[in-house]
Amino acid sequence: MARTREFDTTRALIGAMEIFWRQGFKATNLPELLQAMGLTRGSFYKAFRDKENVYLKALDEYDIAVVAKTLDALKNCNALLASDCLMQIFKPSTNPKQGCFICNAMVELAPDNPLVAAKTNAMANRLKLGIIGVLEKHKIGKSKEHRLELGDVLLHLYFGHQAMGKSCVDQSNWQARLKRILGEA
Amino acid sequence: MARTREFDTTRALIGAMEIFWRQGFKATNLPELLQAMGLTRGSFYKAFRDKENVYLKALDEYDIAVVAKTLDALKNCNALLASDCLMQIFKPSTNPKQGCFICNAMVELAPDNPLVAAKTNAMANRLKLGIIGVLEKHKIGKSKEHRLELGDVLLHLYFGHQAMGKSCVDQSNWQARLKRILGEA
DNA sequence: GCCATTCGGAACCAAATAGTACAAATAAAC
DNA sequence: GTTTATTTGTACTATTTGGTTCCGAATGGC
Repeated sequence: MARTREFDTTRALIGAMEIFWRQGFKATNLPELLQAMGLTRGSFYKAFRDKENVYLKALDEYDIAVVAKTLDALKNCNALLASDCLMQIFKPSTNPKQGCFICNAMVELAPDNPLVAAKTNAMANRLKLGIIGVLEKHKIGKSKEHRLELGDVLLHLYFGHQAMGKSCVDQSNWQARLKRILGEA
Repeated sequence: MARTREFDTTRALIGAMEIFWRQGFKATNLPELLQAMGLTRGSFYKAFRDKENVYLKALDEYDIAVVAKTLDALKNCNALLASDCLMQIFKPSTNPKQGCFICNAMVELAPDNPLVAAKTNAMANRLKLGIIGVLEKHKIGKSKEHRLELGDVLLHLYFGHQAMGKSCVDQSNWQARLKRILGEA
């Protein structure tokens, strides 16, 4: 048998996710990516084929590590108001300039890369379902259709929030906004 | 005296704006950019110094050519409902994958380039003022503060709409959404 | 302990990158 | 028409790009 792999694949992909998330695909060159993943060229190409493939895997990692955690938080939120639950996705990020990897990927690559578009669409949809779940739980809105639409509006607000956050540090009071939009004001 | 310039600067910048808008900064290489601007390397570097400078100028061109036109349309809209005026900025684009240059620049470059961030922030603010103007005109909301906040919410929705449009062709019914958000439903 | 196999890392490569230098073409001023 | 300044386009360059190759080192099965 052969020598065993010395690095942890998941750990490497988390490093890739972080740097792609922060810098984007084209702005991240190989040396930077290798350092972020903690491995050398040889192992990199042996284990992951090429840069694009790692990017796609990094998106998957984001789904597992970040999106799933967000959905859990939405589902397990026991706050009285729906707005307090949803604030989890509108709260100021620890690193605002980083934004949301889904949003970044949508803007940079999705138009020209169907594989990326498929993943970003899938994650966006998962997020939307999580939001709608909160609305259902709190009996927001008059009908199921109403909630579906409101969920989609909130998803759009979320991505707008992420996009604008990369340019301006807006500390707006989203709590109050959400309350009004949800009819809780 | 010297020979006169053969190309039209504005025309060249419009070409630059279009390709940067469609492809982004890093994804647009020099040959492509030169072709889009209709000039050769010599004239390019003589007249515009470097690629980044052209990108900044292209953002200015967007402000002049696209943002200003949008603001005019918002100001001169004579529809009865505010939602009908605002639909101008939520209507499906002729080229959906292109999105909004401001949004693209915010996500790709603003975090690492203060000059870009300043321009995108300024344009976003101008758009917001245009939106708020519509709200004022139609007496939407209870107070001035209320309108300011609602204008900001609509701006965020706009950018979310643009970001998501680059990934999925969502033909959602924004007309109905706007009506509901504006309290016109 | 031997051997097959895979690892890690550095040297290497071709293509593409943004940017420069320079000579020929050109048009206004006199 | 001559002069002169500037444009224009090509040839060139140094660097960076993603990706490959190859060899010594290490490791697990027999």
